[in-house]
Amino acid sequence: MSRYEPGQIEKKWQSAWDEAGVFTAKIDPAKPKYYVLEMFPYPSGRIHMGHVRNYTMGDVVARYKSSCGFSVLHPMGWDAFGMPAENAAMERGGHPKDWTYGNIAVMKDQMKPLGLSIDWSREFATCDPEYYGQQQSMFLDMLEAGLVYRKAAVVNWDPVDMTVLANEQVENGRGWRSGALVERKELTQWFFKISAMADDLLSSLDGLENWPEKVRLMQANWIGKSQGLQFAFETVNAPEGFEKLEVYTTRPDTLGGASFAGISADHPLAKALAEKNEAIAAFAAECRKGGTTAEEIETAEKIGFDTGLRVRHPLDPSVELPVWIANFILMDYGTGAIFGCPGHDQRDFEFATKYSLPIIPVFVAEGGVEAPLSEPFVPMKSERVTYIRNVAGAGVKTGEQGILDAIALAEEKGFGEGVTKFRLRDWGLSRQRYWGCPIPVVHCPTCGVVPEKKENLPVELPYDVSFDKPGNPLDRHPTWRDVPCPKCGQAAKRETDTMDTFVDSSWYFTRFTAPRATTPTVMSDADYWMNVDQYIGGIEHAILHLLYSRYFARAMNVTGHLPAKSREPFDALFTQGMVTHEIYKTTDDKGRPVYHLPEDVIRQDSGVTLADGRSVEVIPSAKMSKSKKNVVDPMNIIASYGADTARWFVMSDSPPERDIEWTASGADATSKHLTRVWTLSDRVASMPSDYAGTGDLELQKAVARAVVEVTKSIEGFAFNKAIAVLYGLTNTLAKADASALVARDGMRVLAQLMQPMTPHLAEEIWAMQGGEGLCARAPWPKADPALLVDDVITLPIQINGKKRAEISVPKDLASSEVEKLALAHEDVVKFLGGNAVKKIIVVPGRIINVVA
RNA sequence: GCGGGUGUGGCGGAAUGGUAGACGCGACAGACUCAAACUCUGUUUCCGCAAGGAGUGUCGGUUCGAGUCCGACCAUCCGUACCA
Repeated sequence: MSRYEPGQIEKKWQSAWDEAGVFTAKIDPAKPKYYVLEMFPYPSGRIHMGHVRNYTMGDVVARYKSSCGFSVLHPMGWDAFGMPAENAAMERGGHPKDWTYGNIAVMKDQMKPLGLSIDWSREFATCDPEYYGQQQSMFLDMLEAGLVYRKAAVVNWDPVDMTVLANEQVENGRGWRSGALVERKELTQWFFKISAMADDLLSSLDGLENWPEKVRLMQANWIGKSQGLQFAFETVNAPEGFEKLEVYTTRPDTLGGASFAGISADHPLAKALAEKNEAIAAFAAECRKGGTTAEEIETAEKIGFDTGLRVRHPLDPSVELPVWIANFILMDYGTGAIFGCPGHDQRDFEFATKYSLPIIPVFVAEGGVEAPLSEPFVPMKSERVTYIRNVAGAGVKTGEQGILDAIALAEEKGFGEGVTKFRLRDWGLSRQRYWGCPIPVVHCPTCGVVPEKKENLPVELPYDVSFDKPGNPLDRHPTWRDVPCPKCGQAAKRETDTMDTFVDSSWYFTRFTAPRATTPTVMSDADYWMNVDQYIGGIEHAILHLLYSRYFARAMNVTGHLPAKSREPFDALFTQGMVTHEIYKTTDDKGRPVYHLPEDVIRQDSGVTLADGRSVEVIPSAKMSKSKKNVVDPMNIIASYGADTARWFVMSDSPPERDIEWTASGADATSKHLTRVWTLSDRVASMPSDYAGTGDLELQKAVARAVVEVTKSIEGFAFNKAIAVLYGLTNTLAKADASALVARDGMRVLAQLMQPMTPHLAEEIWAMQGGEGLCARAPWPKADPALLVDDVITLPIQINGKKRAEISVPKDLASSEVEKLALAHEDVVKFLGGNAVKKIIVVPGRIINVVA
């Protein structure tokens, strides 16, 4: 008597797939192609359940599409540059390169047993010189195309990681990795001109119909388009060179209610004043210091400083407004200067109240009358209001119209113009770090910034570096740093900054189409494989990675590395949920929290304890994280149950976009089910071939229905529903009294339908039931339409909307006949209790509703 | 604040405006067993002995019919934030 032994069969079939080269992606002009990609992992050293879920989803899609006759590209690589490698080197010694490649080897070993249908021949790591050399080549192309530039900028400086961070990498004023409070520092940096494409990146979101609405919305908010008026105040007593003060507003219709002008502490005018006035300098310093945590910003008081300067109101030069420096005005949005209209802006209202500035209403609720305001009146722009002090005509109109009128007036009078502004700013890519892609330029005292020659690429990272001092080891590596100028040949210095790792991940998906090419991409390969038909990854990348990738695809099109159709590189996006687990906590004798692994706690009715009986606090589920120890190691699951169980479990029960709670009992139950399937297959295989059962047609119909439903569910990313159908089909097969041939056919279909989820078990069953070749290569089953229709259907009968009975009728029976049968039904007669029937609704094939 | 999502049994969750709770977990009962585990069979929304009644966060509306559509509210989660 044999048994289901995943440990043996999984190895066996993985070798069989490898030998047959089933997953090697090949350009086949005769087939439609399908490119499925899961966001590639950072090689942290161990895979976790989230990886298993992510890659299994992609694998289900890849295997399904392959069965459907597509030429599938399903590659894998490593997002291998980044700070953890350097941090590890600093903390524990060793070299980032060794650490990274070591981790890659370990993680690959952990992924292999999952039986993923990945074309490993295309694998690369972003820290491979062959990869980042091509990235440098593209950087030079982008430089030439004017898509990259240098400028001095105030940057977010992470004092712990000793590097610059992008705005997006600052969370609540703290570095997203180090958690350190971010400082402001002025440095000359490289920037990608992403803001030049802001409008395109925004409007193209509309075309991404197979992206989650949520992601498109988050990107739209991030790009932050606004339309408004930019105009100049004439200053009265300002220093030389500041005769005008440019301000930007999205509410020019409230200009009539202006009671002050405000500038940022970083505004050039504020800086000029600070040079001569110590009080202003001190105030500006105070503003810059301001708190950076979420709480501090929320509760931060609005503070201001009256500069004593005044500006003339553009509509009435006799009116002069005071100029204040205020802590809530940002230098890098708009012009760094505003006018304040306290009547219709919460922030300006608070400020005006604090400093006793006039509060002048511009409009009132439609039909209302002017009255003193105790709070600002801020209706929706689409709402109609009565203008009482409008710059462009009084009367009732929407805010939107008022704004348009005000812009028109400003343009007519020549003091301002309508402009569109974006919140999105250029992408600073310089990092003062070693473990990243070197920026391939040389600084020459004579020629300035000189691009490295392409034939000298890659500019490879030197291996002989040390991390015993803070800062960038490239800065203190003379033989690497000191080079002749590529242009004039005299002594020069390499750029020692490396690129933000988001650059690496912004084009890796194009590189998979020709991973060994000596150019960044090969047009013919890119043209065949691009775009990514289905991209799968975490919602945490909704803004940064996806926006940068969209930008890069455009830039690669401009520089001739991608076809125009790939300007939007991801046709469909799916964001999967996390795998979560409860957290088990105790405290040590000093009151500090101590966390425990799930396998170290014992669950009893009385509560949760450790082995020694100490009771454990249970904290509700959260994303699995090493520091909280609420992790389940996939390797343990695979070792004890096999990969198919792990794969089936992470796909079952919950919709894939939702978080799932890992439960040991769930994994156990999954394993039992797969054993049942195996045992069933064993039983069917050993049936005498001439056995004739009585339930053949019934079983064939059930199989046909399952084919339709599983297909539909996989197409719709409803893997949990596909699995529910497969449970049902297994139960039906187990109970059916069918002929040996029909039962074996049914088992083979079950194997094929399970193949995307549990590929090893599927091959085993396929082989047991005499399937030809590999299950992975068998074409996806099709349902015979004749088996999908029933001659007799069961219809529920409702009386006043409540179900009271059901009847079986021939499929094509006329509605009038159905009505008669329904009204004659004994339960219907009973419930009607002699009441007259007012109306009867027959929805063919669905339901009958009797209204009494 | 603003934007978005989600609320269905003990639990995860199903349900083109048409039989609410598919499927799974757990629980309970039975069979097998000397016994236990495994396995198999059955029951399992709630109240009720039953007939029957109630029921998808709350309140209202549209409809022959609402978990599903509309309005208001409550709860909860996520994103985002001094953006002029």
